[in-house]
Amino acid sequence: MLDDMGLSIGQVAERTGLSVHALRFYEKEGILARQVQRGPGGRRVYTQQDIDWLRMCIMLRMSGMPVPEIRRYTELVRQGDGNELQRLDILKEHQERVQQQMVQLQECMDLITYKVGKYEDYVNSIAAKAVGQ
Amino acid sequence: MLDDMGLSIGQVAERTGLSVHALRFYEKEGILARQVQRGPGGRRVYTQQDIDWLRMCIMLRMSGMPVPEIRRYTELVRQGDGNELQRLDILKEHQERVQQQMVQLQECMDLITYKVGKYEDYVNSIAAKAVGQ
DNA sequence: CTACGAAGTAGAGCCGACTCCAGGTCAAGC
DNA sequence: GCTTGACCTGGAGTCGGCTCTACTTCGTAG
Repeated sequence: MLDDMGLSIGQVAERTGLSVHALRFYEKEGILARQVQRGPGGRRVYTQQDIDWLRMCIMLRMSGMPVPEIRRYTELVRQGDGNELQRLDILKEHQERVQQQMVQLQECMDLITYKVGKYEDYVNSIAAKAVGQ
Repeated sequence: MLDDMGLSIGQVAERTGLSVHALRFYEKEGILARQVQRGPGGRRVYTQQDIDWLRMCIMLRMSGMPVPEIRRYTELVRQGDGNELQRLDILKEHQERVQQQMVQLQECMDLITYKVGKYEDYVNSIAAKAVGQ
């Protein structure tokens, strides 16, 4: 184990649910807010902050934000103060998309639930007939 | 225009929002409940039923059901009566997944909304300072 | 009779997001 | 000193879901 706050890539993979492959991939794609530190032998050493950032990125990905847009956001954060409006824009736009996604998903859910109901009724009616015989 | 109930692939594309490419692809993948009829010159002729079925498939796709699973479901429907329990299983399983997806999406939404709120506060406080000067 | 547009087929290509591979370093344990 | 296991790099491969290409065939309009 690395000293105190430092985590290896394997440990981060465990804690975030990402694969080590994905972690290296994300780094190469520039979606880590701070340059990942390196320990002896060139090994990556992650801090808790890195994990927190990754967890947010995971949320963004899960909700469908494409990697390039996460990179744009990350770059703004890396640049530091002064571009908060731009960051806000990205987030709001994404929020909008997620909202739409949820509405769509709800529509799908309604249809599926309707169909499940119909099939359940049907299956039950068949079962009832079988008992009645 | 084809007679009465028959629609060309182009018309179906318009009405469903799928591309003609996608329509042919779906057919090749076996996710049309009934064999699409052919008109003169071997052209596809869709009925309202085909469109209704397609609309359901679109819902299933939108909610993340993979094409092979839609095919399985379609095959059951094509086989006709007697396999309703299997159809129900597929639908219920998918319903479960959609439910989880919605929960996840809501979690993402909460985080994003939280961040948007924080950035809005910050941006407003900066604006207020500027006015105050 | 020529051109156009919409259709047909088979099969190649593309994109995003990983995932895997080959080949190498290094530290620890036997 | 040899194996093992976790890590490193660059680059190739995969997978799903279309999308596009190339070329052909129709039917109608000019």
